[in-house]
Amino acid sequence: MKKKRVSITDIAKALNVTPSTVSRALNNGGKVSEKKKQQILALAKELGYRPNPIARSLVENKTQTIGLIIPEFTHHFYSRVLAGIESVTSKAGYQLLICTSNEKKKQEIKSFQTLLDARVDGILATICKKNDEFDHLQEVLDSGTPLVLMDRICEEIETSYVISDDFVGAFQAVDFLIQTGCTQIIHIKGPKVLSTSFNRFMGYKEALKKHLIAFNEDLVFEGNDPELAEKISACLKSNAVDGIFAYSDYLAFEAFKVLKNEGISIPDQVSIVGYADEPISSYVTPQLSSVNQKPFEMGAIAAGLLLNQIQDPETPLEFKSLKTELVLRASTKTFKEIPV
Amino acid sequence: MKKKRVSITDIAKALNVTPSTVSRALNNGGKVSEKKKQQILALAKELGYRPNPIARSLVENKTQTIGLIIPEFTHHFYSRVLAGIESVTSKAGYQLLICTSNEKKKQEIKSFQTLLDARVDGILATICKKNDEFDHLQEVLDSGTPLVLMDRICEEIETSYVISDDFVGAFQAVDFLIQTGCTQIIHIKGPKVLSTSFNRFMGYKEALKKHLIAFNEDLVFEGNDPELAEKISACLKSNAVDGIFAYSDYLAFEAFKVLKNEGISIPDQVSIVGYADEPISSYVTPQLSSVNQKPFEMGAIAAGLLLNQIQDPETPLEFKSLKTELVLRASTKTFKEIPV
DNA sequence: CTGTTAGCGCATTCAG
DNA sequence: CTGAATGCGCTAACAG
Repeated sequence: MKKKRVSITDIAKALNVTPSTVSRALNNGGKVSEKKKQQILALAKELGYRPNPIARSLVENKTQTIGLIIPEFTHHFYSRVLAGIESVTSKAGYQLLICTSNEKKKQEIKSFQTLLDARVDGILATICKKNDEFDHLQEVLDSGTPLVLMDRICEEIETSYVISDDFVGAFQAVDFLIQTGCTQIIHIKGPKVLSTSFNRFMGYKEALKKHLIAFNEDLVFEGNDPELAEKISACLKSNAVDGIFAYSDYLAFEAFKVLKNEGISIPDQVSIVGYADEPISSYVTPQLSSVNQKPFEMGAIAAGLLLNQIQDPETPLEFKSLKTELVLRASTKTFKEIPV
Repeated sequence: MKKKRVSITDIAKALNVTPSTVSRALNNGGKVSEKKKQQILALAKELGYRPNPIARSLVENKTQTIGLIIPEFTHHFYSRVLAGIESVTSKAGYQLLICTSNEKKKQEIKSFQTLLDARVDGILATICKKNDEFDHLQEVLDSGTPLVLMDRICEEIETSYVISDDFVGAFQAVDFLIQTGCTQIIHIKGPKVLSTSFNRFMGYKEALKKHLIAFNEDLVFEGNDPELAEKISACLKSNAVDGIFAYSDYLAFEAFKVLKNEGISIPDQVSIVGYADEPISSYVTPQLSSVNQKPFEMGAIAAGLLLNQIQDPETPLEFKSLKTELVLRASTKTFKEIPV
């Protein structure tokens, strides 16, 4: 049984004033005599008065709430994004309404609808991998609700974005591999539908180009290939592979397994770099070098942009590309190990 | 610029009926002529009418929203709890309002206040480690807002709980170690303030007792001891240790390091069991046996209990203790390896 | 400075 | 079956 909360009229009656006066006193509306104001404040405190944000939302047409849609909670990446978001929204006095798409377009659409219905003041989202429909995104824009998209891009939607610079992240990783002596570098690709996959692949190619290493199609594999292990294994035999750059840490671990099976030592014979810098990277043997995408920062920055948009709708759209950090561990050689 | 949404009165005017009629038609209020109803429904659809839950909340005094407070997002455990919760609340048509305490009592108190202010229909929470104040929890109860606490217990608060059976989880792990030949088993304890630490420790002791193995104080260590590694190292030399049961996977990894340094083989010389079954467990070498607490189920069940409480406040309180699952991997022996 | 009036969008009496 | 009236709790415009 929910207990009734004390309302602004309750304290108005008790003090023989009108609700408006109380409202003004409570909100520093200025035009209230100091004496009455003190009286009201005192009683409000005594009665444990707490304003009802629902009622306030109704009249002010804003909810102090921002909606978040992410594909899932379980990956460390999204946990960190979420933490980053929460850190800034909570400070700014905004509530977080959270939805999941489970990487399903249908659920994503439903989630956007839910958030729009809830009259959130703005929406943060990372859209699904499958990205062929975007009417629902356009609908958000049409509704006038600020929207900031994170990590993944939807070309057709003109809004603010915060992404990780996958191209440079990949470039730096492969560049490092080459600088530490690798020349025959395998790349294990990510899901075809993601822009991140494409960009990391491009970064890989660009690094090869910089060092005048010919791109070799035979060294590139699809991460979701069920025969990935076999193919890599075969590749190791027919090519003088000395480096591997994987789309993700998990794909890097797949490569780990193959190398171990083949009795190939890491990093002496083959260096490996993963992507995402999952906490696991520090616990495998040898510890995996990886590209950190700064997910916490991504969330925090995206939330900041959104808050700006909310507070001033005239704020120009932004496209932020976050610098990654190549975290070096034991799966790659260090410069000094390079034979001169 | 937020676009104005079409309201119930908009469509009422357009059809020359009153808002009440429209409301009734939309909510299957029954007493509306089929013809008008169809007309209203048609126009509502055409205009893209969506009910305003804020307004509805105000009159119905419920928000279809449930609040969640967790210490943090980053641990896999909480991610899974969150996923479990979301899976049931979204199906039931409830929104999720999320707050973090960062393991800080002050933030926790503030979060509860925020959720109460937001008039959530119920609250799910895992309270902070430090648990000396609980006025704010009592306040939730007093307000009549259903509350389900997860994972950690607050003795003073009489409400529904969903926890993991730490005692049995630990017992089974240690029992297994003993059954596979271990007798000198180290236990690395968790944070003193947590009931989970105590219960796992008790489970450890009980398993020893079952097998008539004397409890040896020298084999027990505090996980947060900065000299943990050194102490374990020393212990390995002065005792014929053949098993380790750690409060968490991360503490188990600490033990891993020590064993590797000492050149002790796992599990041939020493078996290890961790706790929480973090995904990392499958990636370390050797793969770590661990106790899975079923966090997804914990979240789902807690959400279910809360929903019941919300729908029928007379629902009796429940105290659910979830069975854990001992996940066996390569860091422990199998039965058949035991010398007969 | 303060009271009056009005309305945010909706559900729910109570009359007809 | 339907309309008119009322109120959820609060803010804001307008008088006084």
